[in-house]
Amino acid sequence: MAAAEPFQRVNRESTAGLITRQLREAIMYGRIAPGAQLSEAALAAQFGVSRGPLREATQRLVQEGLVRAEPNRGLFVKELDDAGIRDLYAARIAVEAAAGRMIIRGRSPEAVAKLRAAYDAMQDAAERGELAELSDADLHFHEVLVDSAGSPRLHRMHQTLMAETRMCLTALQGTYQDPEDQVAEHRRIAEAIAAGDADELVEAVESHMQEALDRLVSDSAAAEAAAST
Amino acid sequence: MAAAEPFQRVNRESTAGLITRQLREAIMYGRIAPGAQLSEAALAAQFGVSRGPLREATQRLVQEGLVRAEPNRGLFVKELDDAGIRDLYAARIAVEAAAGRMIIRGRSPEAVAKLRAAYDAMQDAAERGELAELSDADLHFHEVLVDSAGSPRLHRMHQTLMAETRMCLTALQGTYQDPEDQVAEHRRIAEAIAAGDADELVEAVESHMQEALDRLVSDSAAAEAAAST
DNA sequence: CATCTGCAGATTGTCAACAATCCTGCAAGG
DNA sequence: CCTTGCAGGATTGTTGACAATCTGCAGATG
Repeated sequence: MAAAEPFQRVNRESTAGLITRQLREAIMYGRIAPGAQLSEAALAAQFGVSRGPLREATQRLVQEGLVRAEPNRGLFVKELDDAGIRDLYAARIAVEAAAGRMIIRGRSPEAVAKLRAAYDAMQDAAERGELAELSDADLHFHEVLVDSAGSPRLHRMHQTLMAETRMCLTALQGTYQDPEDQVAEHRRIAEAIAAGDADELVEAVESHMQEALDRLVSDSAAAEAAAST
Repeated sequence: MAAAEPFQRVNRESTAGLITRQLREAIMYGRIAPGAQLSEAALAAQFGVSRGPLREATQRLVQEGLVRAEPNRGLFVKELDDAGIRDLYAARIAVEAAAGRMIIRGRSPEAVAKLRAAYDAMQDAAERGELAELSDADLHFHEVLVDSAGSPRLHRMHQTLMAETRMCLTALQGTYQDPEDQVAEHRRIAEAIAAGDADELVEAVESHMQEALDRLVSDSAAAEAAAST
């Protein structure tokens, strides 16, 4: 009957899904402080729903690792200590390097094109001095990287990691590196993929993460150096 | 006061947690067939709890990816098609190779010892011809591999993947390879880590997964060959 | 005879109330 | 002065019932 799908499929997202998204975003951008307690009753009232769906939403966040649940105590926004940040970036290396390898194996020209477009956007933001936009473009690059691999599982893993990364950046904002370097690091990743050089790719991803890590945990660099000796 | 923690911390698992574990195990070992519908009411009655906690448990499984939820329709045990199996093993390569690299970087002798013990157990089972035990030891080796990396995030990702792997093996049991080869592949992974050879490690993990993949999707090898031409 | 409409059945989604558990502060006893 | 016991308040954990939604079939209609 219908010519060519003039209507998009009605896809009402579940209440729990909506709440999950809103809560996740609030946590990601630091609107809810790390360590803060989440009261079920209060949140349910704010969202205008019962505790049932809200509970479902918070449980999802618990499993994503953004929220910690203490039995009979309450829910608390997870705080990232140095070890947590290190682990986060180690996991990102695992997922993003694997995604890059998959793209190389797939030899997809459009994936390469999308990656180049992503760092072009970064370059653009950098040249205009828009640091917030640059940060968004940065994260977007990594999303494109993993999405282009076409692996549902890697994608799902990465979503959680990106939420935590954003959380991390929000908490410790103010530690910027030279925008040009930032763009160059991403270009190196994209071009390694374009060239099909897996070893160079892994190297590029690892050094990129190390760079970010150095900025994020620099506060306690002294303490860590003491601990490692 | 206490000398050296003579008592382990009392940790009563939540009802939802218990149900989640039981359901996950039932799915993993095929006691609930892939594609089967999970009725909330029926399950709640079986477990002797209300629908609340049960719902919480199923939601966790949905997010782990073992169960698919169709809005207002019901819950269904996820079926793994060839693409899904391929993706599963690609994700395992990502996680396990990364875990191996982390162990190499950490230079932990006890990790190497545990890995050797794990494949010794496989060898033992293989020599006695205990195929079921060998299969368990196989999965155990991979758990040890990821656990030894000491990364909470990799560990969590891997748990889901292992559940799906078990599901996969249960569904397609009967496709065994030569036990000696099976042990040798794991030995190769462990020894690559012991030798600190990251490239050899990645190579070993990839070929191991490819081996498993070839057995699991061999049924439709013809169809796939036709599709790829 | 093919097609559409309306109803029954079953299932999930949501809610408000109840029960159990846990932390806090204070007072009594050694 | 320190430990122990106890109520108060608040929070989560759980329950059973109600409302909304979807599927499949019978019956009506051209």
